[in-house]
Amino acid sequence: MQKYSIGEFASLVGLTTYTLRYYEKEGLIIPSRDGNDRRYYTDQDIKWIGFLLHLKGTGMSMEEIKHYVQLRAQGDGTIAQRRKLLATVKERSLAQIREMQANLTVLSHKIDWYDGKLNHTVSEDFEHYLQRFNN
Amino acid sequence: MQKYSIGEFASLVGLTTYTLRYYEKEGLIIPSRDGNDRRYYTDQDIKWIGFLLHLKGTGMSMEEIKHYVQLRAQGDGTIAQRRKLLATVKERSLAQIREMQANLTVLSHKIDWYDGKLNHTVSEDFEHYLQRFNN
DNA sequence: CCTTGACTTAAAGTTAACTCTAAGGAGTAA
DNA sequence: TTACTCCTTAGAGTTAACTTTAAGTCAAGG
Repeated sequence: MQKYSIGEFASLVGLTTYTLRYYEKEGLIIPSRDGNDRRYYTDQDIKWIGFLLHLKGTGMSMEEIKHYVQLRAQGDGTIAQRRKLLATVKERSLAQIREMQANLTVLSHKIDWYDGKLNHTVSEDFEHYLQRFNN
Repeated sequence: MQKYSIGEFASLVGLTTYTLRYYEKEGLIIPSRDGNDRRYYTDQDIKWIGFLLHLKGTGMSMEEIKHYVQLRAQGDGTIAQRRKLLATVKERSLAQIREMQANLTVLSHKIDWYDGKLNHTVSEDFEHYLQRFNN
C-alpha cells in the first residue's frame, strides 16, 4: 500500500503540513512513523481526511470532531452515539442553511430595489418596498 | 420619535452594549448624543441594524459592511457600486450554501449507513456504500 | 564535504469578531 | 447620603482554527 510523507499528503488533500500537524496534535488524524520517526500517511488516511473535511464543511467544530474520533476509536459499541452526534450536526447545519437563505432573501430584495432605482422604474423607498414582502 | 439608550436599544435588537460600541468604533452605526454626551438610538437605527444583521447573516464581513456603509454615506451616486457589492456577496453566499448542502449529503449518507448497521440490514462498509452515490 | 530541502518539536503569533475590565461620572430611589 | 444602575473611554482578553517561527536533525545530490 502507498505511503505518503506529510508534504506529499498535504498537497494530495489540499491542506498544509502545518495544518496536518495541528490536526494530529488535536487527535484528529494520527499517522504512523517510519524508522526515522517521520510521519507517513496511507490511502486510508486520504479517505478519513476527506470525510473529516466534509464534517468540517457542515460546521462541525474541532471539539465535536475530536469527540467523534474518540467514539470511533472505541469501536462498534459507540455507533448509536456517533449516529446521534452526526444527526445533531445535520439538524444544526440545515437550520443554518435555512437562516442563510432567509438572509439572502432580504439581500436579494435590496438588490432588486437597487435595480429599480437604477432603472428609474421604482420610486418607493426600501422599507415601503419590503412591506410588500411582509418584511 | 422614540429615542433609545444604548441599553434599551441593545435588548431591542438582541445585541450587547459592548457589541454596539464596537460597531460604532468600526463605523457601522453612529448614534446621536444627548446633552450628557450619551448615545441615543432611533427607530431608523433599529431598521438599519436589522438589515445589517441580515447582511452579516449572509457571511458579509465587517470590512465589507464598512465599505457598504461608506458608499451609502456618499449618496445615490454609489448605488451601482452598492448593488455590485451586494451581488458579489449574494453569489458567494449561494456558493457557500451549495457547498454546505454537498457536505450534508455525505453526512446524511453516513447517518443512513449507521442506521443500517444498527438495524443489521446492511453489511457492506461505508466506502463501498458510498460508491453507489458516485462519491 | 557541503548545501539543500524536507522533516522534527514546542511555542508564539495571527485573524475576526467580539467580550470584558478598569476607572470613573451622572442621575435616580430609599 | 448611600446605594444602584446606567453610562463613559481606552485598552486588554477571549475563542477557534489555523499559521508561522525558532532551533535543530537527517538524507540525498553535486
